[in-house]
Amino acid sequence: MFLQFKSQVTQALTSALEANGLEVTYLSLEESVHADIASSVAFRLAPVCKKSPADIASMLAASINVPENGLIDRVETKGPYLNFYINQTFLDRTVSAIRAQGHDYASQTGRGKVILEHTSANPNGPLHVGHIRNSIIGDTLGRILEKAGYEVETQYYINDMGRQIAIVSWALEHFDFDTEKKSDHAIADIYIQANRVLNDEPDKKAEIDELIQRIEDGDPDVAERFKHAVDLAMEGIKYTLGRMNIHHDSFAWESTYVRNSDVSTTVSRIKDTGRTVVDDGALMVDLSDYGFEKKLVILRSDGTSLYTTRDLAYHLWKAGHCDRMIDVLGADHKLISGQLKAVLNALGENEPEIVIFEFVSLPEGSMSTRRGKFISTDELLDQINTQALVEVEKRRPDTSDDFKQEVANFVGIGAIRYDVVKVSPEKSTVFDWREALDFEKQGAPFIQYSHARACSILANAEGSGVKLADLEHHISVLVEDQEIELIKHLARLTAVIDTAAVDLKPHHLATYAREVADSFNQFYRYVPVLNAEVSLRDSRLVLVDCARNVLSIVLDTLGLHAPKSM
RNA sequence: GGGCUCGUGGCUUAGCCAGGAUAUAGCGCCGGGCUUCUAACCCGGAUGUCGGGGGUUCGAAUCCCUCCGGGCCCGCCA
Repeated sequence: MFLQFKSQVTQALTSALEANGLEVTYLSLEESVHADIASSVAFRLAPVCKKSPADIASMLAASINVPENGLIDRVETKGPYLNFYINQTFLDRTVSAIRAQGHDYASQTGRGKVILEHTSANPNGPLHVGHIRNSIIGDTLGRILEKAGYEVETQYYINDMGRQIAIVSWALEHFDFDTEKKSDHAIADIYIQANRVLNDEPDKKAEIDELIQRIEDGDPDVAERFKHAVDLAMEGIKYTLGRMNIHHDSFAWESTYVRNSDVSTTVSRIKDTGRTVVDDGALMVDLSDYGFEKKLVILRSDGTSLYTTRDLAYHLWKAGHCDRMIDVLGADHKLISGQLKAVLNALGENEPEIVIFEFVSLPEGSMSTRRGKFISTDELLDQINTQALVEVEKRRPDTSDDFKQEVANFVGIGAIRYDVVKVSPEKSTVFDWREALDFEKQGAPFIQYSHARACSILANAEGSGVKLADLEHHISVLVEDQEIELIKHLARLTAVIDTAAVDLKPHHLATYAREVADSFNQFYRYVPVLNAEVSLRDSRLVLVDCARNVLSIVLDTLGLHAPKSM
């Protein structure tokens, strides 16, 4: 509803400008504490009109026609500013729309197909706390895009043939694999050992090189061994992702593109652009006209392909299967993804949109699976669950053990997901246990609690015989500030989903979720529902149901559980 | 050395792309509120050279230049 309001304001203001023979490229509309929408366009017109901004604002305000049956209540001037305010129709339609559309409120359709790649961690160990930033941003983006009307396919690109996997495969034959442990953790153990040995005895590296050569040549025995290694790691990784409510629609295996000759086709196509040169036996692409000083190697001097080469083949495949390609990648991929886009562009293909997130490091330095320096996601999830249980015990001592465990589970996962997604991706962070396990801050539990409170009111009402579906609502009786503020917040959902989907910024939704919860809690504190006189009570119950619905949509879109009770 | 990126109260953080009215919120700190729908809540207060310096502009946290500090990257790893 907010978007409709905004477009009506745009129209009204544009006509007023025309009426005065004025033209402007940008209306300077902004949300503001002073108005529902404010415009500072008068400043920009001052030089042209040779009048003061305040005079221009008054002049425009005088010629603004507030349309009948619209959403604008009035326009006021405050010095040079033009302040637009919403009317009761806006509030009424917002509530009616939410009520009528239920969980589909703010859902759009028909915007095309998206292939969204995220996580794609190398299968050489468990996910660590750096990887989950990728997973959580990616999963949340997927949910936002779906809500915004895209058909979304999330993909995990499995690196099943690089040097790292050769080392894991080699390690499986030289060290004891601990079958008691979760498989991805056991893989990390031997991977770390192998790296240590390879570091101490460099001559063993020849064995790894041989494996890489054989996998590239399509040796079925080596392929089988690699697959076994990858499966062990992936089994554990998928389980961990599942714990966080994250699931991929499909898994793309890197080796596929070598075996089906997409890689060699890709190399030929790149050669055809005339950009390739051979240097020391290696095939390189010149991208200097795209601003990349150094050439990009796409074939080693022994003729084998590199990660980049296979990634190019993968992206060429994706380009032919969707309308939007989106990759969520760590900051270390900034350069390489730029080069990848340049090559695709040179081939005349669509380029992916890249969402880059900065690193999560430990207080003692950056994380590394190879060196065994990382905190695993499983460990974090276990710790958060334990801590969450303590919190539930403290707050709901009289409930059953099952209830406590269930609450601890969704509160813990919610806290992690929300903590990660609320921060804009370009901020590098340092992992801190105390911070991660802190339940005092206003995060996911705050939003989930608001939802539970709304559910509780509705349940009590239904318990005393009220039929929610039959209630009549009269917007004119909702006159408290908290009621109006709440409705205005609810009205913004569509706009928030839309900008988050366009800009690929999931943290906007996180901020919005907090604001809605905040707004509902204030309403809850100051506006009695069940004890109000009947017609007032009914209208408020409808509003509570709308708030519950929006909170549940928002929680769902953030991948968080929306509890009826906690 | 070069490139990219971040720097906002004690800590964490929004706003920056598309410059405007008292700079967003949380934690922590001080004080207040449970005989009313779940207090994982609500209300009030203190705390800010928006990293430093220049510039553009009627107006800069936001744009430009420069310096400082953190992170990431810089051809046959992924």
